[in-house]
Amino acid sequence: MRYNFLEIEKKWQNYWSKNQTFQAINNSSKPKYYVLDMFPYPSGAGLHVGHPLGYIASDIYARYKRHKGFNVLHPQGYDSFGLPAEQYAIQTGQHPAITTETNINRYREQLDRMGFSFDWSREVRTSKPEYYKWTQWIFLLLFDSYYDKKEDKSKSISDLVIQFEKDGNEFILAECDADTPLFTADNWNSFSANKKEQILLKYRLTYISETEVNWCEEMGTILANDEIVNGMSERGGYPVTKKKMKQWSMRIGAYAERLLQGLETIDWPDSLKEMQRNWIGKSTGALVKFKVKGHEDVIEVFTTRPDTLYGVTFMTLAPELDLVQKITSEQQKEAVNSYVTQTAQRSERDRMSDVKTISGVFTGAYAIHPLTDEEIPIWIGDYVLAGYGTGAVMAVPCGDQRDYDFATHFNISIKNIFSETDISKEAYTDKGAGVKLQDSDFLNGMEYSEAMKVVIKYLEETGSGKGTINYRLRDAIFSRQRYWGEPIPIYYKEGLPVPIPSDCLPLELPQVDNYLPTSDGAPPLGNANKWAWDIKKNQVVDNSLIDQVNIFPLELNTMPGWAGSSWYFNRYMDASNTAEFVSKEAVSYWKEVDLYLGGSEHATGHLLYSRFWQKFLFDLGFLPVEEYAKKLINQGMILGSSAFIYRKKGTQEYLSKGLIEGVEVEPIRVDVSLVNLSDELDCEAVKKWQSQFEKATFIYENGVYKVGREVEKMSKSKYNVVNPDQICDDFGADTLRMYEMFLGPIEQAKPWNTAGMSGVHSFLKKMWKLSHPENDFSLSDEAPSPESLKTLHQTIKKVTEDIENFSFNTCISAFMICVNELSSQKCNHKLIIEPLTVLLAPFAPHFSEEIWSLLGHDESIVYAEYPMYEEKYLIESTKNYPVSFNGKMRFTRELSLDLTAKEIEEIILSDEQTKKHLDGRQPKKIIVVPGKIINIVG
RNA sequence: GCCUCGGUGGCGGAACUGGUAGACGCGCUGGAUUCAAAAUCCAGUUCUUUCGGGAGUGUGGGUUCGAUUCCCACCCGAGGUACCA
Repeated sequence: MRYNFLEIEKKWQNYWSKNQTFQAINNSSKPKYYVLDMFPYPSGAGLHVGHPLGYIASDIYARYKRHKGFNVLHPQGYDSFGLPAEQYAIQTGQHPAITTETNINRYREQLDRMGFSFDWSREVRTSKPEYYKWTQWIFLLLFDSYYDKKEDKSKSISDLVIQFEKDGNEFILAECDADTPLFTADNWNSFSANKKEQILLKYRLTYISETEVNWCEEMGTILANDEIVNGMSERGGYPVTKKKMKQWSMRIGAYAERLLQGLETIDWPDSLKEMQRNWIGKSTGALVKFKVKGHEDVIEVFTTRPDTLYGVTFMTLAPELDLVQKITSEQQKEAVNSYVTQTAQRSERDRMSDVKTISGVFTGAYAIHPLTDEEIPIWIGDYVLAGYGTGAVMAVPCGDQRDYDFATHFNISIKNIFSETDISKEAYTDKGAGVKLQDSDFLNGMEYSEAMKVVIKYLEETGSGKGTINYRLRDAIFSRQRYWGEPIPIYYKEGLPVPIPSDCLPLELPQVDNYLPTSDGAPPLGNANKWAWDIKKNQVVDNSLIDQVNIFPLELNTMPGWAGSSWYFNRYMDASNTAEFVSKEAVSYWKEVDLYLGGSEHATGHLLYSRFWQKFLFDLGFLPVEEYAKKLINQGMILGSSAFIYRKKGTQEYLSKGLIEGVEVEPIRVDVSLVNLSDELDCEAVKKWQSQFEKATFIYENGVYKVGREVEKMSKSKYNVVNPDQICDDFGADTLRMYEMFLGPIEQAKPWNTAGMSGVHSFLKKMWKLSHPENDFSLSDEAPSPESLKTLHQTIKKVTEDIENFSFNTCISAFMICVNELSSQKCNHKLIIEPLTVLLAPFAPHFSEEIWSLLGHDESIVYAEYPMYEEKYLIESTKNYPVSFNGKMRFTRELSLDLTAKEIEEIILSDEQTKKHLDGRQPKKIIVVPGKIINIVG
């Protein structure tokens, strides 16, 4: 019998699905282990070979952990709300729910073919009402909470109201909008309900406000900061401009410090942690108040260098600030206004592309230096951003390069406060030790760190400033002007948002007959006829009934893509619970994800937002841990290898790759499926593939047409997509799984090359042959030879270590070496093959199941115990062991064969020469590597 | 510019604490088997050589008995970020 992978794989996939083999239980005497993949967005294009890379790795680990005796949770689901389904709906009128369903079915089919051990009974889909009910429920919790900075946690907004009633807000330390007014208890109690609600909105963790947003005209929606790349939309690449709009936001800034601190406690890649740190962007400094000459107003600036306060020679404000209008003098009015309009019109991209151009206008106003009382000219300039700090900077040209350039450009005076430095060409930005301050009154002679402390203390004492920490992280905009997302469970009464009662959830997406925004610019939900809330009946009713008494209009925006993905990992623990988002029992059993696998592109989006929600739900006591993923691994992308044919300029002649030198050709991509494993093109197929090639003439070399190759991102438009179904047909899922792992380290990006498949495929065939010596399954019951045992145990050791280190590529090398050795030893002993089958099961599960059942086992191999290695079989027969002590000693001696590491250690320590060298010192560690060198570490 | 990671044969990539660089696979070369092909198996494959050897892990230095590995400077590539005060 030959290795019939198609039959075997089908058989075991059916077996697993029929027996629900991988269903996890929510309690067990075994230790728990939770392996999670980032769930996919089911796109219409289906999967290509790059997608399952992470799923294969996590599946190997999950299966390995099951063998090791863990109760493993390994779920999968779909992030099924999103833009492409909606755009498809706009084009075709087909409801996104239908396309989504179709795509999911296709995904499921493809995933099933690869033999994943997912527990599908826990599947989640973010677009299902049973799921988004809880996304809405979390939204309402956020709406009903504020962040208490004293206790450093989120609490119910009703606690805040109690404090307002008692003491007003003057002494309350809570995260709120910058423009929140101060009031006393008496004030509060005299406020109207409407006014009270307006104030509370400034404290709620999700709130509505007029904000400057990233507006994308072409897409008709606003975008979050992490959805913008180079000033263009991440999806589609459309230009993005700034616009003021009323929007829902999440007060993620309240959690900035905890999000930063939490990174220390989790085992995530350093690069990813660093990205999050940069995104949060903590900087320590001071807020300094400057009075404006002849005005009541005070300008507050944030600076990280208060020590350079005496070097301030001017001040710059962001042009968008309201204050600019107030303080501008009559003479400068015109110039300022034209500058302000000009900057408002520039798109984000324009502004970024000419960073080097210095522009700005003098306002005619002067600020008073808080320490010297000198008059300082106030300028506006677009290098100052309204959204960071206070939107105003104190300019110290001698210590900051931008200030220096600005001052030089506009001929503003520069004062050097650093002794013994040369600032004739550029600013002195170093804050290292050695340079002392001068011309700085009481700071004279001090260095950076001392001056910082002294000046902050002085500012605080005189009331002209205070030490502060500032974060770059801005509140996350939460509304999207889209149809295919979670409805926000809010209705509007007297212009203010009111939550619908949480026991009325889910608030289901209404039917609309047009998925585009309405003619007056309202989001697509504005097209719904039945989208009003009846507070008496507590249900959705017809818009025509809106009376502003009992029936009110519902929110038209929907939630962004990251809403549903910010908590799904908790839902898997208890996916079918209809009473809670996850039960206390389930979450206290599974607690958190032990291993999370996904791409690093989510570093500043999903992976930050989800940590935020986790911390919030933890604060309210719904979850037992503050960080939801203990360990995270980023899998690298699999790149495509595009195929090129070369058209001779101006002709229909296409030259084979070897013939293009010296000829003027244009390379054109062809579909990689039209090229065989030796890079030879199927010319007839190309002619049929696209009409532009119908009349093509192909010029061969050595009788074939060879294509050129180039490594690029795998994508449909580059015709370099390789379909996993095709690979499963040709080589089998087990070969695909092993080959994807063999390609290289998981974290690394690496190019796909189908030709390499034959290597791992023939490994499986060889292994099959071992157990089928004369084409029939037959194993010897005799005791295996010492060589075979050594081979087996070497493999067990290497494979085990490599799995633990997620080094799956070297694991597969070990398997290959093992089978090559066993083949040359003609070993078909049951005592070797049986443990090897278990060892291989995580990688090639169908293959192993088949051998396992041929071995006469009734139960699935999933329950087989992972083999242990025996050290005594591992010592190589080697003559020479050079021994060194801390790199200072070296000699060679003979050792007899087949000793354990322990025995070798004893021999070395009893050796006269070793004793002499050690000279009474105790070695800390003796490292024995078979066939290699022995190190004695002192 | 800044931050992070990386640079090893024709290619993907090995080399654990410094200890025989190039494991394993692809490709290539030769051979066996076959009427032939597929499949399979065996041998070879860093470069160079006067067949003794010599050179070699981006470049140049350093530490060390010994460096792909550690230190310094530089070059190149990938990803992130960008007037962040």
